[in-house]
Amino acid sequence: MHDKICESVDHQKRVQQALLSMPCEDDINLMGYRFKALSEPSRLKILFALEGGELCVEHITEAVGGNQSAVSHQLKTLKDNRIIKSRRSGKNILYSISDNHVLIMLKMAKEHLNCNE
Amino acid sequence: MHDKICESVDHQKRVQQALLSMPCEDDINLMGYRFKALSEPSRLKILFALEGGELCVEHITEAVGGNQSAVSHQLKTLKDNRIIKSRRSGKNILYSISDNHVLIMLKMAKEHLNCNE
DNA sequence: TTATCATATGAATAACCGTTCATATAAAAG
DNA sequence: CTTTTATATGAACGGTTATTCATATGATAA
Repeated sequence: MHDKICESVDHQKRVQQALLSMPCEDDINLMGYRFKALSEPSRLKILFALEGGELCVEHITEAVGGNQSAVSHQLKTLKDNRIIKSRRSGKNILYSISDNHVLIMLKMAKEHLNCNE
Repeated sequence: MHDKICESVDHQKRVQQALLSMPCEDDINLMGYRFKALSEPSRLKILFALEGGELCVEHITEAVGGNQSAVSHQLKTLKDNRIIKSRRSGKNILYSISDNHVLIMLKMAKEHLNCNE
């Protein structure tokens, strides 16, 4: 009996299981891009600003600080990753959080801060 | 009446609201680091491997491919960000997902893939 | 149409980060 | 103790990315 690295219960079976339930490469990459979009403080600030409802670019810029061009680039990243959506209203483009999944993730992230488990 | 950029409802009030409910700088940065930890495909693979339960480093390495050193570095990043935890069992260190917040985030990320909202 | 206002985009630089290779630690077995 | 096995760490290279500046687009008002 020498082929076991781990003495604990059937880990080899779990490796098989892990391999079977592993999402495909493309899905993993897509999730990675989306988490990356959420990982930049400047973009997180935008999302927390949008938690209260839709805002136009100029007001987002006021709320998060920084300049308009930077905010616009960040908005594009968030939108490309379906984290926010936009609609036109007169001269302005109003941005808002895309869906509930995003809101829940933000909530989990905040709760996780004070979690001592 | 020239001081309104946005014709839509009380956006200026929302800017104030956004500023008030904005998490502090440190918390934003911490959340950023944690999302960044979740953003790398190699680390996401590890987490999906661990969704089925705890695994030792060697088995994680088998499940995700790559070499032991890279996996060890990734595990450190995940652990530093409280996304996973570890315990010793004989010769091995067994890693597992830290808490429910992480599991829910992974679930949201997967659901978000097939979300056409 | 022309001018103006709001937003978007391209290129470039600077900072950051994942992987690799080589090596270190630390527990367990002999 | 010494050796072996499992895991961790440090340094360095290569690739990625956020911001800035300048400019473009595109809707609206005149």
